[in-house]
Amino acid sequence: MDEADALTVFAALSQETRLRIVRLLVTAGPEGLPAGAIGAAMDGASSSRMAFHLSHLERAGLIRSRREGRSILYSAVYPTLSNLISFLMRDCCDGHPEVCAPAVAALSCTCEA
Amino acid sequence: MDEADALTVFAALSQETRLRIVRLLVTAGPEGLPAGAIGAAMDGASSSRMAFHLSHLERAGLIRSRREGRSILYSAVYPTLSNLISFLMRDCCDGHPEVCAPAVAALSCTCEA
DNA sequence: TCAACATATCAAGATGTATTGAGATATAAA
DNA sequence: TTTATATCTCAATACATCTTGATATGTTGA
Repeated sequence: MDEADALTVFAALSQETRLRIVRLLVTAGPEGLPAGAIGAAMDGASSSRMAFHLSHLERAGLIRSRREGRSILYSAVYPTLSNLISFLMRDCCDGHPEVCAPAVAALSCTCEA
Repeated sequence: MDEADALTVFAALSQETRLRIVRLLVTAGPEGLPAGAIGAAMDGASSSRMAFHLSHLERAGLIRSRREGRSILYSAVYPTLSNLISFLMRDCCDGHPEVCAPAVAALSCTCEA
């Protein structure tokens, strides 16, 4: 992930509805959820609004879609999230390991759970 | 860091100049850099443009400022970056550890360097 | 105190982004 | 094949953000 990719992903995640969609899909697992279910979870957002945000997220590589019957299922693309984390940590840890080390240590707890 | 904080930080990082400022300040270390030097590194951005982006980043908690002589020095607030990473990893790892684990493993390399 | 330097503030215009509502497309069931 | 379901596309509007240029604030040295 380079700076341009990161910008795209940050922009995608900097909108409330989109951030909530991503978090929902991450916990929903690889199966994903149909667009309608996602919209229902977003305070019943309109279909055009959902399409706008879902396609935004898909362009950013954070989610992907597949048709199944008459539904379209969206699922999280985990590597994009982890690549974003890598990108941030590259700055943080390569730049000044001694400043960042405590934070990284704190993270291990979160991740081994 | 909750969802609202994360949104603010994502928004701050989703702009090219601001992302570059943050990356510059992260590698610049705790001392920080004067606004003028940062502006010079941003293709000679105008003072008003710099002030706009610097105050945006400061509001988001990614950088802080202190006056020193007639300069104002800006420096990275590392915990905000690591909290953002935690926030992302909480989704990723708490949600589906088995999917996220390989990515997390790859990260350790980056961080132990 | 006056001149210079460094940075911040303000208002205006340009650009980009989000929401809405109407309609189009694709799939499935009757 | 007609109808209902699920979702997408498009155009218009509203809203937010970025940049520019002019000006103000605060600091140092002459």
